[in-house]
Amino acid sequence: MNPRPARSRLSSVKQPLQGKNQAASFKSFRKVIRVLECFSLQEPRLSLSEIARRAELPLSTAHRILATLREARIVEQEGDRELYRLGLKLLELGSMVLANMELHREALPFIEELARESGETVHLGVFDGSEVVSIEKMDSPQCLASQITVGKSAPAYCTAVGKALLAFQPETVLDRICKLGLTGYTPRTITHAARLRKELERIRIAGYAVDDEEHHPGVRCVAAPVRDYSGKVIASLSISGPALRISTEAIPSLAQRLREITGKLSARLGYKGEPSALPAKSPHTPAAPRRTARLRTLEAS
Amino acid sequence: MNPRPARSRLSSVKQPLQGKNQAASFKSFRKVIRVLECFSLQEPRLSLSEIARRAELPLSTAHRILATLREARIVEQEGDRELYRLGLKLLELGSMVLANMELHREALPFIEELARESGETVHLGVFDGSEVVSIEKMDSPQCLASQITVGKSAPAYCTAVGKALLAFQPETVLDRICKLGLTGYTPRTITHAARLRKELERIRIAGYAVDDEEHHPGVRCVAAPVRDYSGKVIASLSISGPALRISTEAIPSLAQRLREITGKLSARLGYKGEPSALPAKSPHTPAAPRRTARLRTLEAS
DNA sequence: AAAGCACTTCCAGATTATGGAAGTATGCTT
DNA sequence: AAGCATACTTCCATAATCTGGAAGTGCTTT
Repeated sequence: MNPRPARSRLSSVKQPLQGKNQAASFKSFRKVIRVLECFSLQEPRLSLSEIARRAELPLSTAHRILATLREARIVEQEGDRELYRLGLKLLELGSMVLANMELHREALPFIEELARESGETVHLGVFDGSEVVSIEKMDSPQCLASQITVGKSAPAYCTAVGKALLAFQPETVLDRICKLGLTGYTPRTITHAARLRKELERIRIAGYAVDDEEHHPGVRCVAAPVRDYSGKVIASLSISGPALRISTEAIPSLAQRLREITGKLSARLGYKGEPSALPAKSPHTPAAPRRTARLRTLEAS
Repeated sequence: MNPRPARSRLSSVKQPLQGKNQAASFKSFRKVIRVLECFSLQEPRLSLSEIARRAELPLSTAHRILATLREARIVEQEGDRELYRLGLKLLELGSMVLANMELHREALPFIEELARESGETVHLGVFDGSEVVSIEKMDSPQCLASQITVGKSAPAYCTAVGKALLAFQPETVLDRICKLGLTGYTPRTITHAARLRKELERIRIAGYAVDDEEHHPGVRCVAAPVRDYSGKVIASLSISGPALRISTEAIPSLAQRLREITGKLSARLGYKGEPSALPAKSPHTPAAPRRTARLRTLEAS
């Protein structure tokens, strides 16, 4: 009747942080997520039965979830018996994420500058724990900030944006990614943990990362890290284009230009000093509250 | 023991459509929505207690919901005891909405053209049933498609984008909006249903809508409707700027230019004929499946 | 006209969510 | 430095919600 008399004591055995343990219940919500994850760029419109099949839910359950989501405008349905698609409510929520991102606001002019002068595509990416998420993309010629790939994520270990971020993550993060396995997307993808570590070391020294057809055949990218007021690498900026246009010889000068720009951007985000400490081995960042206070001061000025 | 022996019969008393009646259960999910709706452009970062207070949920419930949302990356939390903010997952989902919108893709070049030649801000809006949602915004000078207001919604009855859409909605929609009440944002806002109806009639005849400081003081906008292959008005395009720059005399020529552009855009969306039938009084659109088939054909070509 | 298909609704049962209260961590005040 | 205040986190018995098989509805095909 009392299986765990000292549960509370047990948790104070202190695993320093280790994430909000024990998978925060709310099981019904997980089904909702499964439903939302059925939708993709390739298949934006799905029928009820498709969704039920993909999410591995009984038809009636899927139907109930979709009805609720539709009520909240999170999914939409043309007619009464048509296909479902993601709704405008998500656009509203999603663009709030961007609008409130200081990084995004500050980076836009720099992205534009790079896109114009390089004539290639420029990406701004952040690291979400295991993948890179592109939060802005701009193509040069038309200056049409086509939103097509914003929000899309890609593996960190085989893209320039990703490697520039990964090189400055704590060791634990790298371990986790290696453990998940390094899939080979092209013949040049780095698929050995040891080689990846060496590559990241090289990136830390050089201050920029190169993706030499490691993710998409025929596409080369160069990227450099962006730092915030505390010196932490929070994003990276890349130039990418066809290997035919971005020759191996051109890379050093592109990298140089990228480093100039990311330097300016980092400065605008409050970065003053030197590269600062390399990432701590332990995942918890000490003295976090102090930082918040500092950020507020910066914002107020 | 059998309180409703003929419930199924009851629903066939046929209210033509009237929406998937009886609020699709899943009550726990509604709490999730309440939590998400606490976040706004003005207050993007909230503490647990703030959220609990705003969503009117007990602390422990709010905490559980946030833990689940964080697990799904729908909200994020800097440190372990810091403020919550909306997460990258929402960006991913939100940008999928845009990427899959044929309208958005086709409209971008026209928006850019308008922004450049007018030197003012251009908006593309759609109607979500009661409000207009801006799905693209572009400012002219910097050509920085700043995402700040994309996804944001505004009232339909006092903006140019909104009125251009409202003028072509079924009567029932207009009734609903009038019943909700026409709030006055500025001294010029149209707050009487009768006057609004007259204005919409004028818009249908002229083919464009004007917002003469009706939503924001000192801001004038002109908008024209965009039609799809079936002739249905699905969006509207507007130019807006300070009343000082957009004089009353300039409006006819701006409107003319807008109508040219929306004409071209509508054509790209498959619109061939004349303004087509005015919206039917009844909300159900006949022969919907036929349309889907036609759309598929268009996409294949 | 009958069968097939896809979606919708129902309902008793069982899992899940609930929230008050107790526990813990952090910061502030005396 | 101790004590108090604040804010977050966890627990658990109970109540309520969610579940999913099955039956119902409506449209299309044979």
